[in-house]
Amino acid sequence: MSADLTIGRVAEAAGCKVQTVRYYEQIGMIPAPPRTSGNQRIYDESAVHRLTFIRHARELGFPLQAIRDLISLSDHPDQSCAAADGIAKAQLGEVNRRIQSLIALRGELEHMIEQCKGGKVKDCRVIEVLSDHSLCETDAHDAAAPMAHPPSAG
Amino acid sequence: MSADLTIGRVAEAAGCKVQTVRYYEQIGMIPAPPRTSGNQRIYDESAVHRLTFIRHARELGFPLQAIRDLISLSDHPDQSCAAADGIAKAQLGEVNRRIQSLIALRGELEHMIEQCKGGKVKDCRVIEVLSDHSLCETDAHDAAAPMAHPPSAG
DNA sequence: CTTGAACCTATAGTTACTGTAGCTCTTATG
DNA sequence: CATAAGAGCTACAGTAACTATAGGTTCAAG
Ligand SMILES: [Zn+2]
Ligand SMILES: [Zn+2]
Ligand SMILES: [Zn+2]
Ligand SMILES: [Zn+2]
Repeated sequence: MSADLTIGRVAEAAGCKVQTVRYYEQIGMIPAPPRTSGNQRIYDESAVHRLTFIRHARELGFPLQAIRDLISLSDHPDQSCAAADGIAKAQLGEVNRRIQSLIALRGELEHMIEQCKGGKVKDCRVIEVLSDHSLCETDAHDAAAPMAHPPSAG
Repeated sequence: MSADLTIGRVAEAAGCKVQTVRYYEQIGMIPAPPRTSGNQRIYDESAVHRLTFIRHARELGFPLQAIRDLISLSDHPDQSCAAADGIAKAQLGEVNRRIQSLIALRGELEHMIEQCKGGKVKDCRVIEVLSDHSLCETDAHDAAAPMAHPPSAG
């Protein structure tokens, strides 16, 4: 066990790009691994574990800073988990806000598309609604949640 | 009508930052307005209209490139609106995908928080679930929609 | 006429990566 | 053992859509 892995292997195992692994090393999200005589990185299973944790949290929408906090928490397993739970709860709040916002936006888009009869641009509801705020059904888009850049599934 | 407006006024009217207005001019989303003898930009109502259109579309999640396309469409009002409708429909699809994805993520977060009894970090479900992919209820986060950077409400 | 807010340009920083150029290393095949 | 493909290396630039800062100028109120 704990077989040697190339960067390509860990990236594949963790479901991200090779550059992303190097990037995470560069910004200190993962430790710098040992190298071969030819200067190539060698990883073991623990790197896959750490990367999986990071990617997983990113996919859940956690910003890297929150993940950093979670990692530092998990380095002290006998502490109270209140902080970890707090981070998760904050994230849940954020996700709920985004869902609310997107549902309102969907309503606007559906309404806009539904009312368009496929005529000329000058009569197109899509453009009309986008031009005129007063035609909106809701104001939900004004409360669009500021969020970190979401990840693309590698 | 068509009173002279400073950049601060149009930014306020459009609900964005002054720098954002200048940025939009720089990248060609809005035309460069005339200037005063002291080199300050002077706008009229049409600038507010254009900016409102852009901000509105951004708040709906349209990327700037799609908005550029919509603007160029609206410059030719006698064309068919099929292209505009297509952009809106694509955007609706994207919004639906994001909602699906976020609802799945919310499920994971809620489950994770619910199962945590507030003990020590080593038993914390939050960290455990993030570490172990097999504990996930769904795989929805693997299909996280790639999307443009969402705007923050100015 | 003075002050302070608002404006100007230019540039750097943000987030979380992704892509490219121009190398070197490893590994498989002949 | 030679060679060539593929993977790895560093370093840097680019992406999206802004946001912030520095250092200077202009405008409007008092
Ligand atoms: Zn239409
Ligand atoms: Zn609106
Ligand atoms: Zn816990
Ligand atoms: Zn999972």
